[in-house]
Amino acid sequence: MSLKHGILGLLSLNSASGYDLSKLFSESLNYFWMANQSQIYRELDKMEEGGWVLSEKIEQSARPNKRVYRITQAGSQELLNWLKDEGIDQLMVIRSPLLMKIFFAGKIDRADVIKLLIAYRAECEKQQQTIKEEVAQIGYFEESAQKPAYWKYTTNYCIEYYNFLIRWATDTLSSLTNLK
Amino acid sequence: MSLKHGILGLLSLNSASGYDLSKLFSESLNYFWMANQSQIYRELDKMEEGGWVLSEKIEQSARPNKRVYRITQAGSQELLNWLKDEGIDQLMVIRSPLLMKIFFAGKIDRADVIKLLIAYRAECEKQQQTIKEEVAQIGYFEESAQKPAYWKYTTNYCIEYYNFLIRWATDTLSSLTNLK
DNA sequence: TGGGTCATGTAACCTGTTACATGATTAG
DNA sequence: CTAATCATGTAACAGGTTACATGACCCA
Repeated sequence: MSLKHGILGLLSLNSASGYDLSKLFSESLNYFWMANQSQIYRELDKMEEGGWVLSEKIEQSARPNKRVYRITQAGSQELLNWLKDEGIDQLMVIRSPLLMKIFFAGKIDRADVIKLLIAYRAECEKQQQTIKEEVAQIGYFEESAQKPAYWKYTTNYCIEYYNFLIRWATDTLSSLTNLK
Repeated sequence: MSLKHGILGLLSLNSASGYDLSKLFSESLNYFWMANQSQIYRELDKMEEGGWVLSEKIEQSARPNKRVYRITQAGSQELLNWLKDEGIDQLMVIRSPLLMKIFFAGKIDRADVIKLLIAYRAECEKQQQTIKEEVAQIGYFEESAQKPAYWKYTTNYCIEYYNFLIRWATDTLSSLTNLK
């Protein structure tokens, strides 16, 4: 249930339309949570049914009319409950399409596996570079006991995660190319 | 589409029932792909419609009757196509419930965040330990240019991945506890 | 003898993906 | 002038999760 709560989190900062939320996602949470637009609209509908958000229709002339959502009291409470929830099972899910391929890679030529890993590593480097640049743009910040910079911990995670992936790909490639 | 292909991969080694496949999953692919039983049954149905597998009903007395699936020619071909497919976008998906919480953690007490991270790290250590033990049981193996031990690369990945998570959690905890 | 677990699966629901629709504005 | 992109969204389908069903056998 992280997408709903991500949306609640964003709405707790500012009211927004589905379109806005989708943009906000790409600019922030997208590093660690890829959501697509249509999903956001559906979640908003459900959240409104559930009373976590309220919407107001805004008529526009130059652009299509929009529906702006704001968080309710119940929604804020739900956000807090979720944040404070101590269950960790939902946090341990792992699912890697890459490893699924590698596991069965014995069925294809080693050269093809090597090509795949090289392409994968290059893409990781590219993604990592993008994050680094965007973090640099946000630039200087100071944290304190009153306001730790949590977003910074998430970008650190992503950068280190890509380092791990790049390292693993490199090690695996060198094993594969050294095999006798 | 990794689950279907994981099932195909397993069936390319041996015919099996949905129940068997679910067991096989937990013993191997589960490290990096959590699948649940009911999903496997549904995928098998669809794969049979699509002609990737064929099933045969086996009558049993002591146990419920079962349906044993085997891979078809078309299924084997599909497995190879998927393995050789050079697209990497599907491999780059990232989605972390943990980071979703951390991103919005400013809304709750720092002490609660610290508790969460400690529990998370402990669980990572536990999972990692389990994998290490299971790998040790599989034990000695030798690889060669003819048969690289791809499964070994996947378990290495998981072990290193947990190392990364543990390191990140530790670093984040020390930042959080040192804040003035 | 009552509660687990083995061995099979089905049903309902929730979440994620892909494709499409529409009218304005901007860039080449 | 045409194609892309902005700013809104809807619809259909695929994949993942949770809960339940059934009859045998095994353990305390």
